[in-house]
Amino acid sequence: MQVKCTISNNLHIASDIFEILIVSCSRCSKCRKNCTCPKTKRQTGCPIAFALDTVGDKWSLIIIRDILMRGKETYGEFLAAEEGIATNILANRLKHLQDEGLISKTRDPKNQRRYLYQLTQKGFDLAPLVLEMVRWSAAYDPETTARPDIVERVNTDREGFLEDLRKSRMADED
Amino acid sequence: MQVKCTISNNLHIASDIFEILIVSCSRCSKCRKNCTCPKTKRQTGCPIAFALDTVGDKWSLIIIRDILMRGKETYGEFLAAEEGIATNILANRLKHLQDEGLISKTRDPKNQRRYLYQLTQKGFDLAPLVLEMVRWSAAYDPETTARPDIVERVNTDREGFLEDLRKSRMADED
DNA sequence: CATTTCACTTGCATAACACAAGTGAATGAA
DNA sequence: TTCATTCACTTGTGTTATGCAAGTGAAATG
Repeated sequence: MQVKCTISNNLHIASDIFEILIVSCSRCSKCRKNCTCPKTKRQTGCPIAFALDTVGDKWSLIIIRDILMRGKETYGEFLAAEEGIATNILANRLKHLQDEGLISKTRDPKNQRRYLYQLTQKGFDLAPLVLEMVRWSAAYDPETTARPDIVERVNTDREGFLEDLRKSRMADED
Repeated sequence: MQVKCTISNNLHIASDIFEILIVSCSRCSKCRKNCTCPKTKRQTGCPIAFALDTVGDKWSLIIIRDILMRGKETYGEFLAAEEGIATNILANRLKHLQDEGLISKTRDPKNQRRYLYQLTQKGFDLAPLVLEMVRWSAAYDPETTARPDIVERVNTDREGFLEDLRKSRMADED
């Protein structure tokens, strides 16, 4: 089975075992230029697969963590993350998160060469997922640096903590 | 900075920007043979990074979903997942999940050539994370096939639903 | 007006994943 | 008791995603 890339018009082979979605980007170098990654979606309708296809790569949730939990909002701040994301991957992932509607990108009114990346409602709604990660890792990682007071708050007053996060981090969308 | 692989004794270059953990497996083909993936861990202590390094690849949570939500427990059943996991990746991921202590592997008493893969407590404790994925995807994926009654139950009686899951899916560990 | 900052892009290398084919032990039917 | 089939994998090879270093152009700063 062959699928035509909507940008290059090149034909690509697609497996018929599981469907491959070509979203104006694909496998050839010509397409890759405009690619916003990931190139393939499983499209089974399964909610777990959907979430994994949207933010299940190695970096998307790290970026969302930086916005949500650490108040970061610029390219340079994300790049400085201790995990060491590569600059090309960061650019690609920011584009992807924008395409998925999880973050917004606006010029910083105070500095015209700087952009501000902020969570949309859809992006912020991943917060409960992030908090469950914190809870699980705090329980099972002996080397965890998760702050005990935060973990305690997550365990005892999740809704309140979420509300505090919402107030401080969510972009004004209107 | 160089790190010695504990299997091959080969030296590998490790970035000093972010630490790379070599766990009896690494970058050379000699090591790869014994590799259980992933080869690199970020080791920053961050709970989000820890969870991503443990189950943040493309397939681990799909397997856990199959055990947790669909009652699967054999290699063949996982292989038949509609998402179409490749057999080598499945074998690799099962080994990895075992190494991480998320699943157990036992011979099927009824069929000596069959193995049963079941969740440990640590693996089952990812259920809240999985349920948050269901909730988020059900809200944002227009094509979702998530059952409305399940989503409703997750939203209104999460603890009860988790308890039901626990009863039906968790391996007897003692 | 030269220098620095900032948000990227480009080219090339490596790691993760995909696909097809094959293997050996356990089982079941002839 | 042989032989085909099932089952859980392994192996080889190609493709996709990620990593790394270097470079670019526009906006700010001295």
